[in-house]
Amino acid sequence: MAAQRGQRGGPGRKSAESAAPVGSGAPAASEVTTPMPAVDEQRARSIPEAAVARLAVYLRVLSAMAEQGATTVSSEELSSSAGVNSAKLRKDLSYIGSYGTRGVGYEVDVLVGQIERTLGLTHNHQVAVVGIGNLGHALANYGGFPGRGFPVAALFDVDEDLIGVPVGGLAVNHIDEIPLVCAQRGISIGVIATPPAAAQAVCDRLVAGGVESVLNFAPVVLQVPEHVEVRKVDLAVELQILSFHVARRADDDEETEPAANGQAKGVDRVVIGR
Amino acid sequence: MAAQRGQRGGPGRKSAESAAPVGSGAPAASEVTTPMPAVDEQRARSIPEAAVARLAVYLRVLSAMAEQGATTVSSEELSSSAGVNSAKLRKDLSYIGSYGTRGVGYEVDVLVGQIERTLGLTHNHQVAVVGIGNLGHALANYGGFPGRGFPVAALFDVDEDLIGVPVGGLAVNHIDEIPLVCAQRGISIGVIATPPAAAQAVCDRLVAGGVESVLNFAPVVLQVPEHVEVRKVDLAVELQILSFHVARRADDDEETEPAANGQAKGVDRVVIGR
DNA sequence: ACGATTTTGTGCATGTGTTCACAAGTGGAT
DNA sequence: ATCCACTTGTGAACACATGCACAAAATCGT
Repeated sequence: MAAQRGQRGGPGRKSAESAAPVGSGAPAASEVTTPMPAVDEQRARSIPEAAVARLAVYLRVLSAMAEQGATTVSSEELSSSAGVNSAKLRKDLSYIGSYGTRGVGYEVDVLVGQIERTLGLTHNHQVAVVGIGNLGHALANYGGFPGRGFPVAALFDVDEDLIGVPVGGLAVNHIDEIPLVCAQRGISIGVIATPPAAAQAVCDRLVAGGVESVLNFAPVVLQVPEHVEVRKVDLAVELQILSFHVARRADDDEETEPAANGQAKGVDRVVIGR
Repeated sequence: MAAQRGQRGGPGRKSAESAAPVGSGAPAASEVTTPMPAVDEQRARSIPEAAVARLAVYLRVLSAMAEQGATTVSSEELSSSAGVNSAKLRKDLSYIGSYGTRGVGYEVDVLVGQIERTLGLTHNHQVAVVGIGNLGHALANYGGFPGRGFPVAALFDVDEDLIGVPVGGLAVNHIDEIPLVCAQRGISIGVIATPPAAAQAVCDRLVAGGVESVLNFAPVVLQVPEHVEVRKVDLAVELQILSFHVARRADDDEETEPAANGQAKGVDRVVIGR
C-alpha cells in the first residue's frame, strides 16, 4: 500500500473529522451490575451524541424563556421553539432524568439546571484561541464566548508582530509557548483558527499542554491521541452542502420539465432512488 | 398551545436548527391527510445527508493529493486520510456512481470531477454576507471563500456608518436593500452573521430576495419556508458538546477510581513524535 | 371523591446510517 | 492462457436515531 507520502498517523492516533466523537466507548453496558443506586452517575455515558447537541439548543431556548418570565413549559412549547418533534424532545430529556410533571410540564429553572449539569457547565472551561487572523480575532473578541462559561484565557499566533499585543484584553503569546501556557492556565478547550498547514502542529502542541478538547476551524483532518475530543467547523464543507442542495433542486426542476429534447446531459446517475 | 409570544411560525414555515436539512424526509406531509396510501414513492432520490458532508471532505483531500502529483488512489489511502472507514468511503462514492477500477483504485482527476459535479460546484454560487461585525468581517475577508467557487458578491449591515464602506473590496449595503440587491446579483447563498435578535428578520429578507440556501451563525432557530435550506453553525453548541465530553470523562475517572491497579485501558499518553 | 383533561415518559415500529464480508473485476506475473 | 494478488462495489447484518401511540401521573372542575 503505497503510503502516498509520509501520511501522518503515528501510533495510538485517531483521525478526527466531521465532529463525530464516536470515541471508543464500550457499547453501553446496559446490564450493569449496579442494582439501582445513584440517579446521577452513569447517566452521561448513555446519552446519544445527537441528543447532546440538541440539549444545548434546548438550554438556549429555555434561558430565553426564563428571561421572559416563564416558569414552566410543556414539551410541546419547548420543542416547537427548538425546532424539533415533541416526542424527540421528551426522549432527549428523559436521558438526563425525569424532571417533568405529568399533566403540567417542566419547570424551567430545574430543567436549565439539569441540562447545565449534564453538559458540565457548572464550572468554567478555560479556552485558548490559536491563530489570531481574521477569524481568530473575531473569536477572541466574542468576549467570554457566547453563553458564557467559556472564558478565553489565552491567545497564540506565530506572527512576531502580534506577540504581546492585547486582543480583546488579552496579550498574544507565541505558539511555541502553547504547552507551557496551557498547562499553567488550565486550558481545557483549544480553538484552532490557523491556516490549514499549521493546524496539525498547533494541535500537537495543545495536546502536549494537556488540552483534551479541540474545536477546529481549519480545513484539515487532525490526528490526535485516543483521549482527545475533536469537533470541527468547516466553512467550505457547509457551503458545499448547501451547493449540493441547490444543485439537487435544479435537477429536480429540470427533470420535471416537459421538454427536455436530446438530453445529452452527461449526468449519469446522481439519482439513486428509483 | 400558547405560542409563548409572537413566535414566528407562519403558514408553510418550518424551523431549522442543528444543520440537519431534514428537508427531504417524510415529515413533509405531516399536515396533509394522507395516512394510508403513500402517494409518492418516487421521492426516494438523493444521497444520504451524512454522505454529502463527507464527499466535501474527500474532495478536499483529493485536491491536495492531486496537487502532490498523485494520479490514482485506493479507498484505503483516501479513507485513512479523510479519517473514515474504507468501506464507508466506498459506499459514499458508490452513491455518485462507479468510477473506480477494481484491483487498482480511483483516478484522482475523475473522482474530483465527479464529486464536484455532484456537489454542484461546476459553477459559481454568489454569496451574500449579512452582519459585518467581527465575524462578518472575517467572512468577507476570507476572499472568495475557502475552496473557491463561492464568491462573496454582497455585504449588508444595519449600521449607517458602515454603508458604502468597502470591506474586502466590496461596498456594504443596508439590510433593507437585501431583497433588491440579492435578486439583482443572483445571490444563491446567504450567510447570516448578525446578532441573534436580527437574524430572523434578515433571513426573511434574504428569502424575499430569492435566496434558497442559508448558512446561519446566529444562535437562533430560523423559521423558513419549506423550500429553503438552512445550515447552522453554533459556536456555543460546539463548545458545550466539548464540555459535555470533558465532564463525562471526569465522571468516568471518578467512577473507576476505586479499583484498577494502574492498568489503564487504551493507549493513553501517546508520544506525539511522528 | 372522582372522573375529565392534560402532559409526561417510554415500548415499539420505522427509518437511516454504518460496518462487515465477500463475489466480481483488473492487472501483472508466470 | 492461467493464476495470483489486489481492490472495488454491494448485499446483508447491525447499530443508532426518530416518531408514534398510549399508559401512567398529576391537576382541575364538579
